[in-house]
Amino acid sequence: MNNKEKLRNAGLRPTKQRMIIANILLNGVNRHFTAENLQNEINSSGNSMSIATIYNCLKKFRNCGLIKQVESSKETAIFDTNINQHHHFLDEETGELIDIENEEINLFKLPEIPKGYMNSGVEVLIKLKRQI
Amino acid sequence: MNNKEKLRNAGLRPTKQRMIIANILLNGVNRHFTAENLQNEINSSGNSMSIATIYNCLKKFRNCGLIKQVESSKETAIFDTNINQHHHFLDEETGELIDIENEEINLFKLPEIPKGYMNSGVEVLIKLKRQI
DNA sequence: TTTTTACTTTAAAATCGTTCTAAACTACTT
DNA sequence: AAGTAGTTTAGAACGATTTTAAAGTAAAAA
Ligand SMILES: [Mn+2]
Ligand SMILES: [Mn+2]
Ligand SMILES: [Zn+2]
Ligand SMILES: [Zn+2]
Repeated sequence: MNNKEKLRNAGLRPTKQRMIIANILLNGVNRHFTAENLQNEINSSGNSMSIATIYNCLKKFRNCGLIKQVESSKETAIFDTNINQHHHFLDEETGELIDIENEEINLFKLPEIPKGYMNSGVEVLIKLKRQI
Repeated sequence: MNNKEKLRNAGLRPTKQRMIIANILLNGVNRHFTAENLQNEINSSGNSMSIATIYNCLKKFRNCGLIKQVESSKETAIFDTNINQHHHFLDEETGELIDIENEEINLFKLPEIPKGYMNSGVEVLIKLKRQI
């Protein structure tokens, strides 16, 4: 499925701006990025886009499940093109995230889900320190 | 150990402001909170404190390990008085966090830690949706 | 104890990431 | 082609956090 179809499937009009972003993000190579990272990539690809549009697109893409937003205590929002359930290493010093595929972790025992709720995803974060 | 000693042990001067915050946070009852939550508690305890001081204190407390900061994609920083390794349920709709004690989860298989790094903490987040 | 020093608090300003506004533009429908 | 609903944009606004710099306080030195 090409990017135009992906956008249409998600219920999004394939505008020029959304296609530029889709072509950068949805090329099969997964990455973690901020809105500013993406704007820099857009600029170096010879295009340009308002930061408001970038935020609008990222929010739409996220809400449609085309990308995810990472849980992070950094002040800047971090997005992720890997939409499969997966886990992360976090280098606490640099903030760098590294994907851990779902099969690499096995959760043996899980707590009971609170009454009235259902499990909607489990994420494991392994924090890393430089070895001494 | 009383709060004054805890601050001294952490290498922090037990100032009036830090003692007010320590008395609210380090009373044995764990909680998740924002800087603004804390300022409201300070105000309702009959005290008052500059928001800059509250942020200064929280950062010092965090860096000394007296409190933790939660990994969260909310725009406002969330702190946690539970400094033991533990996990969380997250109600994605409300943002509410519920502690899961460490023993309630068993990680059977863990991936290999990247070369040059050491594991400095594992956190599991279980996202919750309202049951349909 | 007094003096000195380093650290802390504060209000206010600044900064930063993100969202809003409202006008111009564009994609889709009829 | 005309209508309409959705989108983009620059710039303003916003909310969270940090910085500034001056005044205050705690600990150390004398
Ligand atoms: Mn955050
Ligand atoms: Mn922010
Ligand atoms: Zn990832
Ligand atoms: Zn907690």
